[in-house]
Amino acid sequence: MLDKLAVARALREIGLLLQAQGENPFKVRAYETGARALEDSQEDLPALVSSGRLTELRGIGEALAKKISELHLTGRTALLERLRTELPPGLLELLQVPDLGPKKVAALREALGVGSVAELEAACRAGRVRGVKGFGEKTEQRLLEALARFRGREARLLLSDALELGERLVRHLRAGPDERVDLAGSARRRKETVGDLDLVASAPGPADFAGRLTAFPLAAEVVARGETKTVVRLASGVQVDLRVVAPEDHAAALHHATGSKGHHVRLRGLARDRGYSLSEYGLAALDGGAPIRVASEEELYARLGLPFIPPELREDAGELEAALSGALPTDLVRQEDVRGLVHCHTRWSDGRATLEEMAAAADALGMEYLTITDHSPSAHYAGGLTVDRLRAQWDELARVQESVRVKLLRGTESDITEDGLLDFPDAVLEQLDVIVASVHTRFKMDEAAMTRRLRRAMELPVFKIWGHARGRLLLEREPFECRMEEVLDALAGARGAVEVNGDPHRLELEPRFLRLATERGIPVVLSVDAHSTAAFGYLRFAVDTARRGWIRRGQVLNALPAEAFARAVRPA
DNA sequence: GCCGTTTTCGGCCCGACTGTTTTCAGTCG
Repeated sequence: MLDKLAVARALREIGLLLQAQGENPFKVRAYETGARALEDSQEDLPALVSSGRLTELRGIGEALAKKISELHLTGRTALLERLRTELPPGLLELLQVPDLGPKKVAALREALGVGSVAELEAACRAGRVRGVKGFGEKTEQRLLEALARFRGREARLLLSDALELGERLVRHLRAGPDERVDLAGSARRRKETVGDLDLVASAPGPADFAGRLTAFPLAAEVVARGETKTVVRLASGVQVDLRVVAPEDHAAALHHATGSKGHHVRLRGLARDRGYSLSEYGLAALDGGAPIRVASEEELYARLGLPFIPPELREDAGELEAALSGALPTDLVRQEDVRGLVHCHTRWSDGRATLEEMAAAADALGMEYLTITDHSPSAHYAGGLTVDRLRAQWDELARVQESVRVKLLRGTESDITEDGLLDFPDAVLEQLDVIVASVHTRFKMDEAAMTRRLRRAMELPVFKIWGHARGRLLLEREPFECRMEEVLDALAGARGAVEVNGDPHRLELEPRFLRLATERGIPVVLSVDAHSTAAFGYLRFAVDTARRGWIRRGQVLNALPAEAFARAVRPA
């Protein structure tokens, strides 16, 4: 028995192995598409299988439906088992090496019997690669360099770091007011981590954007330099791609460079259906005729009969279907909608600023309310408050309240204990305005135990806000295991809310799960999880993440005025 | 392997750049 996600994983593996084998790329894509269709489907896999309705999903035909049923019911399928035995296990890793695709991998395997990264490295060092048809000395050298980078694993950036670096690059490249430089790529889509930076530049007159990029202080190596495209690698290993275009092509190029790839593939298919070919230069009629220049991304979508799709939604995760049917949300939450800061720590526990400083900073930002949520007793590692210290904090809070406009709310970030309980007595919890409940310990419980732990906590009457959902730390710690749909069902049943944590290391609940939460009518809180006043700036990342999860203004509790917010989160 | 009021077969997104070619294939985004 495999569940939906496990079946999707198996399909992806088949696709990759077929690709490594040099199979028809469209067939390879079909497996990827099928895996995606399955993941995005709202329905239960057992129901889809038993009623034979798998083929109703777009991208799943007879052959895939058969394999999916087989994988679901028996956990295996002959094709995958055959591929696994026929192909050397190191082959998939070889495909991950930059500059190596299926064709080159196949050629190397054919000519030299290379079936792993280690074997490739040995062959390069021995100078045997240059003798293979289609390979030369330069390629051999490039491969050695690519392998060295591959060993150190590619450098990835947190979204916050990517935006900072991207904004710096924009400032560096733009030399005058009539020049236009935009950050595109996954940073513009606000993905939680970013592998490389994409920029688009244009100017009405002559401007040496490429020269400026190669002269960027952090640039270490020029990877490619052509007429319109320049690629450099920074000392940190991060790659920067720059496209330089004519001003009239800027909008189309920006759209192209923003991606995602999946969104573009679907959009170009749609354009084709409408009699156009879509490229980075805009639209062109399929039956010849001059290219149609678009002045903005809005115009590009409009010419295809679609409303504007914001970059955060361009993931081929149903946004095109929604756009076609008029179901695309038009009131995605924006930063200016947020009226209160939720989830803030002070020096009472592990914050670096005093309660007074936090209050003053929130005031200065024009916030209507601020919830002070220091850690609870069992969070020894973070200076969690005892009941006595919590009560003492309320006194200080009352005193500080006299000197600030922002409404201060009493709260806690309570640990969810191993048993699925909160660690203040109910009598104390009931006197609080806001309770954020989070897992901080025992991340390695198995999926069933963790699911029970969370469900039990959510069934407590005082449970209101689920903090930094699965406790991941981006690029550092994987999220813990739990059955998310079951947990969200429990949260919905308890009329609780979920946090979108804006700490750049967290950015949870993840977008795909936010959409599951929305289906269940679960409201969200956009939080900063601030341990300093500077961290109030994390709000933008919470907003970005929420938008990626299609969260609308009306679902956000801290977009409500203070009184309505307090009513909505009060422990009952 | 999927898909179809233009098709049940022949398509499937499009272009830049590089290296090894002597007109283009492979890879990438």
